[in-house]
Amino acid sequence: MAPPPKVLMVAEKPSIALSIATELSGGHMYTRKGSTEVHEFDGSFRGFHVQYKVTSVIGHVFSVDFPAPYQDWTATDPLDLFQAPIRKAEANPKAHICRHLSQEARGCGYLVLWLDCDREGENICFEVIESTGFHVNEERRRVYRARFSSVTQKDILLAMHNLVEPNRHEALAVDTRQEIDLKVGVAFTRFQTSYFQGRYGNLDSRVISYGPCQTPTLGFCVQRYFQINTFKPEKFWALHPFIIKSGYELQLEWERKKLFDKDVAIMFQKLVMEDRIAKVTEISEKQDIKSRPSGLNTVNLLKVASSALGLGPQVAMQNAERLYTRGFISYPRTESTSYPSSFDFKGVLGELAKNPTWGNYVQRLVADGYHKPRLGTDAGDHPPITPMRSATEDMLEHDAWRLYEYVCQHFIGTVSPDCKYVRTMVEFSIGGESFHCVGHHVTVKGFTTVMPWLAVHEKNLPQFIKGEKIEILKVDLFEGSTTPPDFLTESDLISLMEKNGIGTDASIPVHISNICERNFVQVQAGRKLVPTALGITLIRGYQCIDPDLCLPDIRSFIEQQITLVAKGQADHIRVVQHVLQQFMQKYCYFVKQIENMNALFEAQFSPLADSGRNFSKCGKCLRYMKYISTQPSRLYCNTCEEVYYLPQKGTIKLYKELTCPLDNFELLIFSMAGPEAKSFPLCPYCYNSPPFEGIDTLFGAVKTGGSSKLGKGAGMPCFLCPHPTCRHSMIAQGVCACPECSGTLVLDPVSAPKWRLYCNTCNCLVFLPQGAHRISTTRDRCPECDSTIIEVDFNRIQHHWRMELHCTVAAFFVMSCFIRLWR
DNA sequence: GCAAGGTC
Repeated sequence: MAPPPKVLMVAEKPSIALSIATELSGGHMYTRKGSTEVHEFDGSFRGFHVQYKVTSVIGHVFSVDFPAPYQDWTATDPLDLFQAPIRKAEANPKAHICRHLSQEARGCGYLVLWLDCDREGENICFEVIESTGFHVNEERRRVYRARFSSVTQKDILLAMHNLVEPNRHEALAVDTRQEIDLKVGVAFTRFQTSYFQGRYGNLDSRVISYGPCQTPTLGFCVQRYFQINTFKPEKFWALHPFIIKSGYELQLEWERKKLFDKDVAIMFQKLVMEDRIAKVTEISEKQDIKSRPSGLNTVNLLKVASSALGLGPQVAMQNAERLYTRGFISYPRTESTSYPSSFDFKGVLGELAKNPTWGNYVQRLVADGYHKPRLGTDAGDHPPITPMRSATEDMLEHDAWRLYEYVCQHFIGTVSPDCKYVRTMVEFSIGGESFHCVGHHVTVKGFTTVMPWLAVHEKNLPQFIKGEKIEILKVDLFEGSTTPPDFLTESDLISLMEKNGIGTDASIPVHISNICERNFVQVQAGRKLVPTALGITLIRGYQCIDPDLCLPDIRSFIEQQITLVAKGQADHIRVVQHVLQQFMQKYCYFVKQIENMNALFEAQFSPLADSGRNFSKCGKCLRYMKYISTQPSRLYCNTCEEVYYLPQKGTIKLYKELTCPLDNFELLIFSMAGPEAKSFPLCPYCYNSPPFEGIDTLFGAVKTGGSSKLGKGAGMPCFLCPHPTCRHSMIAQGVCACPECSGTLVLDPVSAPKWRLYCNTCNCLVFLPQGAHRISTTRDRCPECDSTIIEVDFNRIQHHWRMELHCTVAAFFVMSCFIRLWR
C-alpha cells in the first residue's frame, strides 16, 4: 500500500507551530527536536488520510542587502546605490532555516502556510515557498494559505476548511518597501556620515544615520525642542474667591478661567469684592462613568512602562518577550485592543484566582460575574496582551515582575465593572460673574480597585441650597504665567509615531533606541527625550534644504505607494523605480545644497583640525596627525586633509616608533577592550586601504591556519611559528614550517603573482603579502627560530624587503586586511 | 559602519 501523502505546514514562529499542531492533532503528536521543532501526526486533509508535519520559520527567512562590491564605502558613490542590484541572503544563516525547510518539504505533496496574516507574513509565505522548492501554481504539489485571526481551535479549524492562495501582491509590497528603505537609508546615511565625519571632530556618533522612520522620529523630538525654545511666556490673571461653608474653606473656580489683561482682571475683582455675596444659582448632580479599559496592546504597554514604571521601550520589550517565552503572558507584539469572541476569559481568571496578590479580588469578581472587556480595535493580528500563568514576585526579576503586575492589573481591569461616581456641581453668581465648585462621590470603585492610580478622587462638598447667599471671605487676584511645553516623553513619542504611522509595534522601540544610540537625543530624568546639538543641527539642516526629509509624510508616501502594489493596482517594479527616482532627485539636491547644512554644523562643532591631539606621523607629509578620540575614533592629517579610521572600542598607542615599509606611516598598536583584551599592531594607511589583492583568498588562508576569529588564542594562525620558543612568531612560520604538519613550505611557482607557500606533504597553502614583484628564499636563517628567511621585492617602494628584517611588519598588513574583513 | 521589518 502506498504511504499516505504528506502535508507540510509552516508557521511564523515555533510557538504558533506548536499551537496549530496541538489543536489539529488534539495533542496526539510526535515532536522532533531540531534547530526548529517539527510536530508530526496523522489526520485527514481534503478527504484523504495524510501525514502532517508542522514546523516554523523564525520571522523573515531572508533579508535584503547590496552585493559585496557595494559594501565598500570608499569605492562606492552613494548615488550609485539607487540603481545598484540587491540580493536576498538568509537573514540568520546560523539557524539554517532554508536548509531545514527544504529538507522537511522533501516528499510532501502539500504546503500549508500559517504565517501571520499581515503583509510581512504574506512576504514570508513566499520566502518559505522559495526555500521549500514548491511552486504556487503547480498541479502536482499544491500550496495553500491559511487565514486565521487567532490561534484558537475554532479559528484554526475554520482556516483549515477555507484554505486560499497566498497573496503575491501583498508580498511584493513588502519587497518594494525593503528595496526603497535599503537604498534611500543607506545612500543618505553613507553620504552624510562621510561628509560630516570628514570635517568635524566632536560629533560623537559612530554613524550619522538617515532613515525614513528614524529621522521623522528624531524630527518629533526636535520639533518639541523648537517649541520650547521659541516659547514666549505670557502673564495672566485669575480671580480666586474663597467662601466658608459648614466650617470648610472653599475656593471657587471662575467661569472665565483666566484673563491676559491685568486691568480688566482688576476691574472684575472690584466688581466681585463690592458685591461680597456669592449666590447659589444652580446645583446639579450627574451620574458619571469612568469606563474600564479595553485590551492591552504593545504600544499602550510601552507607554505605561515608560511613564509609570520608568522602563524604556527597548527594555520593556525585552522583559515582555522573556515573560512570553516563559509562558507568563501572551504574545507581546500586537496592535489589537479587542478580544476575539471565543476568548477564554474564564480560563485566565481561573489562573489568576490562584494568585496571592489578586486572587481574592478575582474570586469575588468571578462569583459576582465578570464583564466582557470594552470593545477596542481588532487589527487581526494577535489578541491583546494577557496574563497566561500566575506568578509571584519572587519568581521574576524586579522589572519583569513590575511589567507582569501591570499586565495582570490591566487584564483584571478590563473584565471588572466600570467605575461609577456622582459629580456634583454648584454654580455661584458674584457681582454678575459666574463661579463654580465641583465635588465627586464614588459609588462603584469597579476596575479602579485593581488600577488605583486611575481612581476618581473623592471630593466632598458641603450641602448648598439653591438661592442661598454666602458671604465672601476674600477675593485673590492670582497672577500666573503661561509655561512652555515640556520635552517629549518616550510615551508622547510613541503616541506620535503610532498616530503618524511611523514604525510598527515591533520596530517603534528600535527606532527610539536608534536615535539615542546615534547620540541624536538623550533620555533624561522622567524619561524625557532631549535632542543633542547633533540631533538639532541635523533637523535644522533638513529643514533648510528639504523639509520633506524629516517629516512623517515621507513614511506615509512610501506606505501609500506600496499599498498600490499590495492591492494589485500598480506594478511593483515600476513603483520601486518611481519612488527611487524621486528620492534620487532629493538625494542629488541634498548633496548639491549640503553647504547650507554644513554652515549650521560649522557654527556648532569643531573642525577636525582643531580637534584631538598630535599623535603619529603621516607617511605622506611626515607631519603629525591628530588623534580624534570621540567616536568614531580616527586620525586626521591637517596638511593632507585626510581622515584615517581606526578600529573602534579599544585603545590605541604608538608602536615602538616603527614605520610601515609600504607607506612610511607610523605604526600603531590597538588593544581591544575587556579583561582578555587582544592587541595587534597596524598601519593606519593600510588599515584604510589594504595593499593586497586577493584578500578573499587571504581570508581563506587565515581560516585554514586554525582559528577564524580574533578570539582567545587567535591572532594570525597562518603566520604563527610552530616553534615553541620563537619570539618572532608573527611571520616566521610562513617561511619555516607548515602549521599543519611542520613540513617545509616551498614557494608555489604556479600561482605567481599571487604569492603563497605550498606544503608538499599536506597540500596546504600559506599566503604571503601580495603586490610584491618577486619573492625568493635566501640562505639566511631567522636569528630567533632558525627558519629560512624569505626576501620580498616590492617594486612600488623601490627596494628589497627582507622578511626577517621586517617580518613583524608584514604581518601587520595581513592583519589589517583581516580585521577589515572581519569587522 | 548603513534602513526597516520579522523574531529569539
